[in-house]
Amino acid sequence: MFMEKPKLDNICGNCLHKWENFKTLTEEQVATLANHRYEASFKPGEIIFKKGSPTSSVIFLVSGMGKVFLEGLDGKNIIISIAKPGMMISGPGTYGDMRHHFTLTALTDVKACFIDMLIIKQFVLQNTAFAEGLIADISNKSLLMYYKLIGLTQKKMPGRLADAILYLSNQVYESNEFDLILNRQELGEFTNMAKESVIRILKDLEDDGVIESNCARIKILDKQKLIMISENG
Amino acid sequence: MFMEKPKLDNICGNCLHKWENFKTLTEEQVATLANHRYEASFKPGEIIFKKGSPTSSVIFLVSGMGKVFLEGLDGKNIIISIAKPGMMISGPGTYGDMRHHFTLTALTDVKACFIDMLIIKQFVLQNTAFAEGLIADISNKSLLMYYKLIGLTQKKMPGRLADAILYLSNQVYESNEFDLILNRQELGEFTNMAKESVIRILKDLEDDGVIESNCARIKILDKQKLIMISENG
DNA sequence: CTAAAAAGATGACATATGTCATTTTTATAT
DNA sequence: ATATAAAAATGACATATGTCATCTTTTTAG
Repeated sequence: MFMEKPKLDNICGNCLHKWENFKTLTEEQVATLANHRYEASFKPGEIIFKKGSPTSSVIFLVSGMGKVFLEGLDGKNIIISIAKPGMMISGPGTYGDMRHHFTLTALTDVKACFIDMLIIKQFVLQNTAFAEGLIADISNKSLLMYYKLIGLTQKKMPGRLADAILYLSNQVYESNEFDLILNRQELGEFTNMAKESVIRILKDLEDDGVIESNCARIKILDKQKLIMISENG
Repeated sequence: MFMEKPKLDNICGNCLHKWENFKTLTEEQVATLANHRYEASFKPGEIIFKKGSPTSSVIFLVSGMGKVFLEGLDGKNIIISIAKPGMMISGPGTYGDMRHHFTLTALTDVKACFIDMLIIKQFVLQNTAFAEGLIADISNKSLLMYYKLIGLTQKKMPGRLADAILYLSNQVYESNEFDLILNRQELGEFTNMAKESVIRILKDLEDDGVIESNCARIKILDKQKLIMISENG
C-alpha cells in the first residue's frame, strides 16, 4: 500500500456530490479537505483498516467495493455492510476509544481516500450543520444495526439469505442480476450461517424458481416471492 | 426577560450531574432546559414511549428502571438495555425519520423527565461541544450494539446468559447479589432464548455453584467462573 | 384467607442448523 | 494446456435449542 498526495483536481468531486453531508461545508472547508486527503490502492483481500487500529482517518472509497465486518469469536466474522463509493466509512470508536471496532477489506481493486480525522472533528466544531449531518449519518448506521440484529436473531435461514440477496440487489448492485463478489463463505458471514447452509438454501431458492444462480452470477427471477420469504422468516 | 440562575439542584441536579454531556451547557442553556422539561410517572409495565411514535422528546429517568427493547418479528422482543437514571434515552430516529425505533417501558415505578427534542437540537446547533458529546453518546450506544450482535449470534446459550447476569451485576445493580426485575421471559428476550431455556441454564449455573438463584433473587457465587463461561461461548 | 392468575419449573419431542468428510467444479499459476 | 489450489456442492450425522403440554410455586386480587 503506497500513498501519494493527489493534485487538487476534481478527484474529490465524486465524494463531494455523493455524500450528503459534504454539502454543508464552506468553500474554505472544502479546500482544507482537499489538502488533507490521501489516496491509496488496494487489491482484493487487502486490509484497508483493521479492528483495533487507531481511527486516524475517515475513509471514502473512490472506486471499487469493500466489506465491513466485525471480527467475532473464534475468528468468525460478521459482515455488516458492503462499502461503495460515496459512503463515509468510520466507526463508533472515532468519538470514543479512538480505535476501529470493525475491519474494512477490499473485495475488488479499490482506490480509497483517507481524510484526516482531525479535519473532520474540526468541521464538527466549526460547522454545526456538518455536526448535525454527521449525527444523522451515524444514527442511520445505528438504525441499520437494529434491523440487522432482529434479522439475524429472529429470522430463519431462508429469510436471512433472502434479505442478503435483496440487499445486494437493491443497495449494492442496483440490479436484479449481478456477479456476486462475495463467495459462499462470505455470504454466510453476512447472514450468520455456515457456508454449506448457504449453498443448500441457494439451491432451494433456485429449485423454487426464485433465483437463478451459478457460482458468482445471481439473477432474481421472482422478486416478489423473495420479499415474501424475507418477511416470513 | 431576566432570568436568574435557576435552582435546579433539587430537580434536574441528578441528571445534570450524571449525564456527562450536560456539563457542556452554558448557564443560559441549562435554564432553557429547565423551562422545557416535563415529568411524568409510570407504573411497572407501562409504556413510556412506543416504537413508531414521534421522537418529540429526549427522556431521562429521574427514578426507577425501564427496559429498552426492539419489537421484532411475531411479537418477539429483543431487550437492548436496562434504563437507569442518568442516561439519555433517545433513538436513531431522532435525526432520521423522527420516529422511535424501539420501545421503552417501566420495570418499576418510574418518574421520567421529558425534554423537548427541539431544545436538544437547538443545543447541537448552538453549542459544538454539546454536539460533540452527543456524537460520543450515540457512538457508544452503537458500539454496544456491535458487541450485542456478536454475543447474540455467536455465543451459545450459557455464554449469553452469563453475559446477561454480568451486565445486570456490573452495569445495572452494581452488586453481586440483587433482586432481578426481569422475569425469565424477559431474561430470554435479553439473551435471545426461550424462557424454558433460561430456566434450564439458570439451574445448570446453580448446580455448578456459579450462582445462587431462587426466583427473583440472584447471587453470584463465582464471578470468575461466570466470566469464563461468558468468554467461552 | 381463599381463588385466580401469573410465573416458574420440568420432561418429551421436533427441528433448524452446524460439523465433518468427500467429491465435483471453477479459478489460478506455471 | 496442465497442474494446483480454491471454491462449490453434497450427504451423513450430531446437537443446540425451540415448542408444547403439564405441573408446581408464587403473586395478586377480591
